[in-house]
Parts: sequence; structure tokens; C-alpha cells
Amino acid sequence: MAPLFHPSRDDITLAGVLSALADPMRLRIVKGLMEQSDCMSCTAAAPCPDIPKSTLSNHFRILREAGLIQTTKKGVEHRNVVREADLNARFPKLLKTILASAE
Amino acid sequence: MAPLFHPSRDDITLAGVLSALADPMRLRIVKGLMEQSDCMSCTAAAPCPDIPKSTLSNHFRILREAGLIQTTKKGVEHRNVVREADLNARFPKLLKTILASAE
DNA sequence: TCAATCGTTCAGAACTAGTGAACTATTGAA
DNA sequence: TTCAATAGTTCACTAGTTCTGAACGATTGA
Repeated sequence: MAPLFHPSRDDITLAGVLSALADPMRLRIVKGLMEQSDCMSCTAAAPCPDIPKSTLSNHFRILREAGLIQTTKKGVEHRNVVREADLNARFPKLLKTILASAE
Repeated sequence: MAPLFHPSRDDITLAGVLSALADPMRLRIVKGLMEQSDCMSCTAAAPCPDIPKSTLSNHFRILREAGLIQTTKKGVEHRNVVREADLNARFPKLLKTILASAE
């Protein structure tokens, strides 16, 4: 199986981050992950239970390729964490400010 | 001619703002408008001169409908300003943080 | 080995974005 | 008034993206 692609810190772009977070569902996923301060599987991090799997998988791919989350395969499930350190290094306060705007 | 649509302050959504600014050209337009601290016509605010008019018009419409800019018709041209007060009231520091990330 | 679980990939339908051509509105000049 | 120039919009077409069901792949427990 092909390994999951993650951009390096320097390859994270502002446009990529903004367009990834411009989707309400993806924003909620990231918000949920931040609140957990722990890894979560894709289904556990889903904002509502009735989302088609393929749709969810697609959203996680977009978040991953934008550099917002780090996904590691752990057995049968995928563990996701927000790449806070990388994001803060690249775009200081951006993530926090966006999440604060999403009340 | 139909008047230009602008959302009210409360109708400005985070998703709308983020997806409007997720486009590099629109981000540059907003950045340019902020630096001017004055109204600018659409063509004056264009980030580069060789953009097709229809494309530019489309970007301004998206910015306008997302609540990022206020457009008023002044003679033959359209004057644009960033709706800083509305945006800061709705999403404190968001605009400033995003623009600061766009260096 | 079988079945269940978790997620990815594929393909098609529905939607969105970029752009040339045609159009509208305003202004200045003859 | 009429003509031309200027600033944007709207339309229509193409190209690309998103959503989702169906089929597939990988891991684990029984």
C-alpha cells in the first residue's frame, strides 16, 4: 500500500490551509482533533455519524495534503493529530485565530 | 441595472471568508486594498495587469458576496474598500492574522 | 481461514471556476 | 445629440473539482 503523503513544513501553503479549512465539516474535524489533544481515528473524528465513508476519507486526505493533520496507520485504523507546531511555525497564530472564529 | 449584493454583517460566514481568501489572487487584491487605505477601482486593485476582465469581475463578486469588500458605483468605475470594521466585529483579528501570514 | 472493521480508490453525476464574446452604463468630446 | 472610449457585468462553454456508492485492500480477532 502506498504510504500516506504529508507535505513538509515548508511546503505548507496559506492557500492550501485556508481552502482546507473553508469547508465547515473539515473545520469541525480539526476543531475536534484540537480539543482531544490526542490521536483520533477518522470515524471518531467525524463531526456527525451519517457521513459516507468515502466523503470522510476524502476530507481527511485534503486535510493531510494541506499539511493540517498528520496521519499514522495504527493497525486497522488511522490516527490523526493536528500539526500544530508546524502550522504555528509557518503561520503564527493563524490556526488559533481561525478556530476561535468558529464558534 | 441590478444593485450589487452585499451581505449584512451577521450574514458574513467564516467559511465564506476563508474560501474567498483561499485564492491567491483574491488574497492579493484584499492585501492591496488594505495597503491603500482608500477606495480603488477593480482594475487598479488587480494584482497583475494581464488578467481577463471577466475573471477579475468574478473575483470581485466573490469577495463582495463573502462580505470582504464593499463596492460602490462611482461613475463608470466601481470603488472597493475592505469591510474591516464588519470583519473585525465578526471575526476578531482574523483578517489581520491571515494577511500577516501572506508574506 | 473467515468475517468484521477501517479506510482507500474508482467512476460517474453534480457542481464550480476561468475566460472570450457580447452587453450595459457612464462620461467626454465633436 | 451622437459617437467613441472606458469600466464592469453577464452569458455560455470548457475544464476541473467535489460528493458518493460500489468495489477493493489491509489488519485483527475468533
